[in-house]
Amino acid sequence: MSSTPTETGSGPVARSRREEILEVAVRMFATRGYHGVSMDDIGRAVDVTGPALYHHFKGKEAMLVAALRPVSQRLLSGGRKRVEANPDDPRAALHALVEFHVDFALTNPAVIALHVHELDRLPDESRHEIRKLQRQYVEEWVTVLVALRPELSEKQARVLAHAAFGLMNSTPYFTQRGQGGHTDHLDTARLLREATLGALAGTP
Amino acid sequence: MSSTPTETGSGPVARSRREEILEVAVRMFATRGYHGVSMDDIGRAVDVTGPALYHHFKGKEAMLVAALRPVSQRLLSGGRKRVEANPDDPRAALHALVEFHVDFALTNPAVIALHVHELDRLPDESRHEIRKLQRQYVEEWVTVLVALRPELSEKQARVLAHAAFGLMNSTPYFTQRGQGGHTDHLDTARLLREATLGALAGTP
DNA sequence: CCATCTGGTGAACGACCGTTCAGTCTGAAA
DNA sequence: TTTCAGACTGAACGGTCGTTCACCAGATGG
Repeated sequence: MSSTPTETGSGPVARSRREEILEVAVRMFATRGYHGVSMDDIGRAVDVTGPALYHHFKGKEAMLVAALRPVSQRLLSGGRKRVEANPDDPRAALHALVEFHVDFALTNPAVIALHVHELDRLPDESRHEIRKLQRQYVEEWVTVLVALRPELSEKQARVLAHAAFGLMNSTPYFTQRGQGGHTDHLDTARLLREATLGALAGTP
Repeated sequence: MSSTPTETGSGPVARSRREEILEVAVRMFATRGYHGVSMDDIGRAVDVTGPALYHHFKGKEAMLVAALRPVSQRLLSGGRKRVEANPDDPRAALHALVEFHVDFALTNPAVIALHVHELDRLPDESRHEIRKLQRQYVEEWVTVLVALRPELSEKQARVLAHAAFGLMNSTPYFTQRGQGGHTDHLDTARLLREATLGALAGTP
């Protein structure tokens, strides 16, 4: 065994080359779909032949896993942090969750699109692992929602949480074409926050 | 030329066999992705070999087009009808639009998932055509939104429309596994309608 | 100076997939 | 009864793709 990378290669520090390749691959996966991009395509985009990528990743699927897992982990840990920072105040917790998620979705539309579109293309094991992280993240939202609106059942709260994700994750649909300026970003973020909070508020 | 089907084969009446195949194909495309399903797979699911499908469709892409175009057309015509039925009352128009779209998304989660996930896998021509239908549908919502909330710019209204679609189109995420009963359907529909209206209402 | 590791090349392999084609069966019209 | 069109089969073709392999250049360090 010489330079074959391990699958769980997320070491403590970012190896520049690997991260660079992954970033390009994510963008290509997001715009053309996982199956719509070949290893040669990715290689060409980073000025390298296709097989050279096997020095950095175990295979194509491993690239997708390496792109998706950190996202779910960051969402879960970020969500947990904000919920725990607001005990006994579900309203403040919800506001913090919404601000966090909207910000994330607006600054990483490509990764969000990947997460929404291509998760099912993973083999069972990796998919279940990421799905588990997602489920835990959903439960953070559900906890806050039922605390804020006791009339909701857990199932109803789960539907609302998914609906809120769908709303906030709509960023790829108007971010892909025509990049707005900095004020646009802030304005859109405010718009999405208010819409999400309005969606979760219940009828007045 | 013997039995080769024309591409625009949506005649006035549903030819039973073609529609049956299309329904199965849509379900498979939705769950495993367009590229994740082979012609042999589809054939096997309808007790036929792969090549037999070419008697009903010009090719694999034609199947996807045949599945997606009617959806966009139904959404657009349904949306137009409801907007025109409520002139000078944008609030009633919006309520009608929301009820219409939620109902559609809740009864056709597979087609919604296809529409959201696999549109980019189409060749340019068909994709542009369907995108155009989508854009016109969005404009119906934008018109109603700016009439209802004059403080919104068209761009902001468009963001909100996409956000609302993301919310209402979240149905595939909790409909796929575990189908609820009839009351569940009604309850979820009410929940989604209220959430969407809350998202679009603006801050009180 | 040599050993080693890293990251790279180009050719090749095996599998799969969309599609075509020649031929078969069936059932209804003539 | 013959004809014929539609539905279908099985074999085959051509292309693409993920992956492997043998080999190589350059930097690194004892």
